[in-house]
Amino acid sequence: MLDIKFIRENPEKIKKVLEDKKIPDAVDVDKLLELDKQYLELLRKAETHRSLKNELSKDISKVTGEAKDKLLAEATKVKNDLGILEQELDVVKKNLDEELLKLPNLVSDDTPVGKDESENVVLRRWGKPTKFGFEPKDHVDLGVPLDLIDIETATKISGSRFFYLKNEAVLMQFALVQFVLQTLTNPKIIAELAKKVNNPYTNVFTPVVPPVLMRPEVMNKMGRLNPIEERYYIPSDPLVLVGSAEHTLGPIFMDQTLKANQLPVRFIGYSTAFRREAGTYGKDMKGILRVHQFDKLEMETFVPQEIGLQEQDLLVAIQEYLMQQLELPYEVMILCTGDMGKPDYRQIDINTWVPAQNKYRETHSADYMTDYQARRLNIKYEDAEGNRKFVYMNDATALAIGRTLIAILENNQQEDGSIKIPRILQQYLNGKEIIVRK
RNA sequence: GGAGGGGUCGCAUAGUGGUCGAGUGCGGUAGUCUUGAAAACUACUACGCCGCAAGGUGUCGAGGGUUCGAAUCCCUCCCCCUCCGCCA
Repeated sequence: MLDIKFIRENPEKIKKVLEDKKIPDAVDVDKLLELDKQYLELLRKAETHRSLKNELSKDISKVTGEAKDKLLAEATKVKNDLGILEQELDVVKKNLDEELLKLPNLVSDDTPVGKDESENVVLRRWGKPTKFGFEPKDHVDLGVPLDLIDIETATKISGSRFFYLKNEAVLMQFALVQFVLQTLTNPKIIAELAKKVNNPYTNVFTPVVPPVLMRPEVMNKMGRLNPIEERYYIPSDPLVLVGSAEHTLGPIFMDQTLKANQLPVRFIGYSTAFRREAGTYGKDMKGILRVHQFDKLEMETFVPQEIGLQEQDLLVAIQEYLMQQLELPYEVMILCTGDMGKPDYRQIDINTWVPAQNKYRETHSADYMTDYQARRLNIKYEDAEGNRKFVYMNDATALAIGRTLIAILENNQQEDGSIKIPRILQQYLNGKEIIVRK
């Protein structure tokens, strides 16, 4: 949600953003401003009536007899008039809010303007696409013989897009978790990365295991409930399954005002993510790239306005650091206006090299939402001067376990089908260096 | 799931229809005193919205209702506590 005052003063900017994000008809800005005008008019009228009503009530308590009856009659009339006004006001306010919620976030200056994913811009690449002296296999052909992945059984038990993870793959999952948690709680590493991107905050992350079921109305405040077809919904309670730890990390401070010295807040959350993947039939059907349930480590941070962008830079720096430690080739891409999410002010993705597909596939996303989410969630902070402002929120993948495992299996495969375990993870697997067929 | 008790201004509490946006204590901020500090004393100490301002308006878990008037009465929902049941 955007600040209505900003919209009033900058309608042209709003129209341009709608244009750039390729949703020109999502909101009629002129109609929105007209509604806003009506709203303010009705509000003033209603408040005048309320004032009169309050005045009369006070007077009534002071008089008796005929004078009282007269005032009572008058008060009843004012009350009825007010009722009608309030009804009108409610309708206009509801319409106005609906329009406001449809507006996307503004866009950073360095975001490229473009129509769709084809106009995203690669900022840099690290490592080189892995070369093999043989035809590389995909993660299914590698993982099934090694007894790391069992999709067939999962299909029987749970349906398509589910999988069992087994043996070293499980050990690697928890190795990755350990590795990420240790990195993000290491003061030296975070301080170094922060310095690199000019971020003044050296604070480490607070590890969190959040709930994976949540109230739909809270998810809606996060701006993540829709499209609802993408969510698993449990009507009997009623609750939705999260699509990311972000969904329950972001609202932690809902309806709160944080003190200046409480910021920054940095969470590293670990949870399972649930996605219905409605409308993706036939897409990425092989393997575990696109599934209904996967585990993910997610960073969520809250900072003051001035630091918002550097905070995103830090989150990207962390993502890159993790990938470099895992020795996986990747590219960093800034999404163009036509491809970025509605709440995003700037969105940066990391794509990791997937040899069997001979291309980079999305493994990470870093979303800088400015105060767009905080306004809906009503999360504020008090700056040094005591002014209250909405907090600036960042959200970014630390590691999506499933897709990282795909990258590890495929990039580290040997001709005989065995898999080299990344050096950094070996300590968590009793020093094991390679996964071979039993 | 059953029975009972609760949700008030950072915290703890007072407040059962009009003078309550709300008292008190603690905490916090500033000042007086002091070489400095502590103590003591004094003052201040929610936020949203409309308005250039004066001011107005709304908020006592949330939403509805009764009433000229609701923190206070009624209904629905949410949450917390105690006991019982079930359970990793």
